[in-house]
Amino acid sequence: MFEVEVKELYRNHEKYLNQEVKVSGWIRTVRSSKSFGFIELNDGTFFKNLQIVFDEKLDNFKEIEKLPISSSITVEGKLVETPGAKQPFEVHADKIVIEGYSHSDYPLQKKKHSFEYLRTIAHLRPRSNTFSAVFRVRSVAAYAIHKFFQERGFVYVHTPIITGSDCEGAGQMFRVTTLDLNNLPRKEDGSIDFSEDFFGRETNLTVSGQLEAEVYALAFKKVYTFGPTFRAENSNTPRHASEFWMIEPEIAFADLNDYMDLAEDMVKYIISYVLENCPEEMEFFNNFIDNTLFERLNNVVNSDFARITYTEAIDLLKKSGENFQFPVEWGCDLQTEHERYITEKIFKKPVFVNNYPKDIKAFYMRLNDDGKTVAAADLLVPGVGEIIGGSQREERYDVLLNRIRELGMKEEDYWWYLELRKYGGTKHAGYGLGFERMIMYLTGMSNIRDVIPFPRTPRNAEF
RNA sequence: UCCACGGUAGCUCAAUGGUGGAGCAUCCGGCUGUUAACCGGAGGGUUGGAGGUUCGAGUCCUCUCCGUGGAGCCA
Repeated sequence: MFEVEVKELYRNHEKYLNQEVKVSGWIRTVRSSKSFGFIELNDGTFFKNLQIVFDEKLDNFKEIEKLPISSSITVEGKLVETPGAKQPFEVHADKIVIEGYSHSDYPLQKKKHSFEYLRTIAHLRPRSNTFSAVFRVRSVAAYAIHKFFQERGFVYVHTPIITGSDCEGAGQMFRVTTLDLNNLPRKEDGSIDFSEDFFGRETNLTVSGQLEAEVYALAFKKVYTFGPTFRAENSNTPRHASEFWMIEPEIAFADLNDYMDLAEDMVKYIISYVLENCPEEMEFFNNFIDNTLFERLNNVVNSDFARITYTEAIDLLKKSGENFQFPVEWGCDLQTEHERYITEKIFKKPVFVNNYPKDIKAFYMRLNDDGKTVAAADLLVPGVGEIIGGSQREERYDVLLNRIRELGMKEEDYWWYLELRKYGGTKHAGYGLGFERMIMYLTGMSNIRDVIPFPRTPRNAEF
């Protein structure tokens, strides 16, 4: 008797043919007649189900026949082939032990549910086909990312979740405090006295690990972070979450082109790895979620990403003759409609747009020789929009300090960041990849709430 | 935060201002190879909430809550 998992059965079924096997799992459906029936069993190890055939020879036949969906059972029986049937093989049960009963009000039915409804049962949705596929792909993609960087000698750095600096100065942050909100300590001028808070100063949840990653890049040369980040923006869109995961590589002795080369390799690597290691899940997405998925992903893997400057992008948009809601002018940030037009209509593949005007980008981006633009690049992909944002960092102490002062930022908050430029500073570059956006691109899922297990969005932190 | 649309049975959706329905699910029965099984029967409703107009409101009006899509912000 083999105690075996369903994935193993599908991968090596010859080994178990006509053998006694023992499998535990949850019932997806039961179909029964007077004296026999069929169970679709899913044991969580594989996207597909295992068909169990049971008949009245079992002393608990009547009870098995009436088990509600999602009851858990252990089955012992013989694995036999089923030529010509939908499934390649099935188990003829000699014994079925009921591990745990479900209930007739189990909310997941044997039919399509809307994703909106499934979000309200986030504790049960991983048992559905779509979410079973999404979260297995998510896991495999995370592994692919680690594998990609580790194979290239990158050091994985754990940057802090609780931070004392407000990093890029971009985005509302979530405050971290242990102060009694009903009885706040006040200074003489009436403002809150954070010296009495847990850390003796104001602290927040991180919005990016980039500044800390730069610290480690200037010690280890090639590093990456992969962890949760938090934005308290009141963003209500299918592409934003308040808590999301980000990958942020940072490389010393590298410039903007090195960053774009690395990012392009990484995206192709992740796609190839997932296609190879999740064939059943990807097949499902291509059939039921987005039937252009394979075509799109293969196109990305097999093509060179386009690279254009911001200035060229503006020209292309102006020449397009398209009537945009937001007029195109050099100096304006690209709107969603512009980004989509560039990547979906003009190039029909991923596009790096680089060298943006300095006034629409962050303080740490390296000023180009023209004095107007910075060495930044965003990767735009069809369907999702921006999935990567990155830049070469300003390594010149004076230029960086000028930028900080110009923007009215507090110089003293960045003392350690500035010191990196003082002690052996060198050119370096890095980027941030939104992990959930990558998953959306990989699966064709159109809402970020459906690619993160327990989504946090404005007014929603149930579960 | 702004704009648009929506909220009716457990789920997905119907219902001209005039008796709130269907499919699926659930429960009961039938069926010897099903696979979104099939066939027959039954139960199931404060129409998101509050107020208003009307002889009469699921339907019209006001407010509010929630959801979805688009925009802004970004990853």
